[in-house]
Amino acid sequence: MKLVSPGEAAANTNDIPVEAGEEFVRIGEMAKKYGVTLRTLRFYEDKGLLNPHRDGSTRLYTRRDKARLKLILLGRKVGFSLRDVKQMMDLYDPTGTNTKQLRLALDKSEKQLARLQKQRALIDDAINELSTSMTAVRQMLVERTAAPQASAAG
Amino acid sequence: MKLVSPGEAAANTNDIPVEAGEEFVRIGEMAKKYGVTLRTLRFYEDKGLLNPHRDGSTRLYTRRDKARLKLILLGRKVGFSLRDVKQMMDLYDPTGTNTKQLRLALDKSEKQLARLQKQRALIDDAINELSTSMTAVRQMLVERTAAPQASAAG
DNA sequence: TATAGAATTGACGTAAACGTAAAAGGTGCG
DNA sequence: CGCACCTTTTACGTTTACGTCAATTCTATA
Repeated sequence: MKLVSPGEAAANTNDIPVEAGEEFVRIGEMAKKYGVTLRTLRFYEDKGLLNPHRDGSTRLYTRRDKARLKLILLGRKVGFSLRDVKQMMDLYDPTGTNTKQLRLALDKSEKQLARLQKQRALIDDAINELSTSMTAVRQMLVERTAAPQASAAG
Repeated sequence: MKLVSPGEAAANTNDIPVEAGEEFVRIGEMAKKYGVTLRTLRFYEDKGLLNPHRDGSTRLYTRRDKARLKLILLGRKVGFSLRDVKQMMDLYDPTGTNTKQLRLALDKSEKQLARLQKQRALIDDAINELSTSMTAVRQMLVERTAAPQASAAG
């Protein structure tokens, strides 16, 4: 198999033909490239989100896997569970229009958007409450820290 | 022990004196009053956040416990962990100025505020990314759904 | 060939805040 | 008396996305 040697990218001292620029990457490089751990890549595979080729027991990731990983990371970023991401990706059919997939994605996205907006509202609430109580605490602190010698007014 | 009978609040058919309006409430009422479950109250106690009196094995909550619970719920609302809440509450000393407690609370609050602001930024990012990709998906859908008979412009 | 650096599978651990039985004791009421 | 209802303790289960060994194997390189 043709591998991209770590660090450089064109050693190609191996035997298998290059075949239309199909580049295989091992798990270490893949992880570095996308800022995830090896564990994460294996975990995603275990969950059926990735399906790299194998050279013996060694995982080899292609362009396709990279695209899928990008989608996973995007999904994760916008707050989808891996389960959701998988559901959506499982509907992908390279031979069709993927209307069903797109509709599902849109549906899930709308719900997720609503969740995110709720979350933001909650966080805004929290920020306000926290700010308020911080003000109160600061006030108590100045009252208790202020030189108490001239405090008795009666 | 004087109990507030469920539903009503002044039966007082028991023996122990009323003693300055100290009202004891059992776990069920306490839970209803603050919108938490029995499990939650026991859990908080197990974690050292609450310390209700006992009548035999029955928990009896006083005004003090209610105040503590309110603090816990406020802490939870602004995103503190129960561990943090406990740390802060443990510093409470009814005989002192509680300067240390207030300082700790302020310190933790500042950090929590920063976390909340970061979270909000992340959520805003997520909302933006999600909105963007939803637009793209909608676009793909119209392209694929639009009657394809007159699509060839060149 | 020795050693270091990848890679593999397997499997338990983690965090947080409870949920959810299960089995049993106490209480008031008709 | 029996039933409903409240309460108790004990203890395992849940959720999500990995972290962290452990033991082993493979490969490349000096």
